[in-house]
Amino acid sequence: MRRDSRLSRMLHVLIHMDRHQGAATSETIAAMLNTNPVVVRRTMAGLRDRGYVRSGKGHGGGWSLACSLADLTLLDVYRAIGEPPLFAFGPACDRPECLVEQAVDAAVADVLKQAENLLLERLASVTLADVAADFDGRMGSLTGHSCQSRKAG
Amino acid sequence: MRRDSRLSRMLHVLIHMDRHQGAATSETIAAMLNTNPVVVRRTMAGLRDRGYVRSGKGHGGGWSLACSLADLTLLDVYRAIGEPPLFAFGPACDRPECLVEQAVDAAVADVLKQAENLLLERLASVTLADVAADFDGRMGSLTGHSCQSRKAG
DNA sequence: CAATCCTGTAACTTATGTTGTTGCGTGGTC
DNA sequence: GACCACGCAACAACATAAGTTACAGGATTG
Repeated sequence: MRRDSRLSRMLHVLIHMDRHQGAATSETIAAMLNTNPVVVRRTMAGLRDRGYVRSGKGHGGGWSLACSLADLTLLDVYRAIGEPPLFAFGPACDRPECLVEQAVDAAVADVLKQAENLLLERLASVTLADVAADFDGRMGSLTGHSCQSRKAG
Repeated sequence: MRRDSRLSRMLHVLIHMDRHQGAATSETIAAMLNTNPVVVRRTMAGLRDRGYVRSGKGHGGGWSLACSLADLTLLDVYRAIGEPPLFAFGPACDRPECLVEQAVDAAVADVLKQAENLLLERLASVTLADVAADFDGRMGSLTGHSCQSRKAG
């Protein structure tokens, strides 16, 4: 499998929607994400079910934000897309008879559990507003900010 | 992709090899792991390159442990199999032009980096001897230990 | 009401990476 | 020399995310 990019894509589009006037169609969003309108609808369905975004049909329809970016964490979005697997590795089979394998699986599962806890905790600690603020900073440093250009001195 | 089970499998087989008299053939090992001899040779090649195991050809050939389980950490084995990807998700593209996407990727990468650091640190903290000891404990509690069987009372 | 727009969803194809399999070469042992 | 076991290449099978096509259904506009 290729690496799952749904989380990143949803974060990306949510920030765009926050800066977007009115509703954005799947096609517009797909263009932002360099993907397909159907993929957009498929993935955003989870966000809609959670009430983070709204979708409207017909003329003037499309997708719009239904909450504040400050109220959305990366974890919320991860949950909304269905909590896909976090790790690329794991045990060989589900309920091994071999006691050695059981011990191995327990050791690996313990490590994974700790990493998962940290991962989820970190995802919960970052809001979409934080990311948007970082974006604003990057935006500013392109023009306004005096960023140690070689002009100095 | 299916979840990568190479790490677990190698841990599993290394402990078996530690308890195994003499060399074990790929076929024997494949039977332990419920897989194929070629898969075993393919995956164990990395362990051999690192000197953790030895392989011999011809009569009486096969695989044998070349170090102590106490000197092997889960991280060593992870490295030996080629450090496959740890996480199942990541950014949508490598060098995005969109500043929003850059900000999103940076936020996700930061979280992933922290989780990776913890994961590698935890993998490094567990030796194969630790896992083998856990196995011994499971072994013991099947027979010797008075484990609240209904015989009690 | 009819035309148009956009979502909702199913079905299928593509892409990528692990795993499984076959075949054969090579070296080591008896 | 016969046999055994690894080494390796090449290919098939499988799982999952992503891309694509097709069409039904609801909403807006005139």
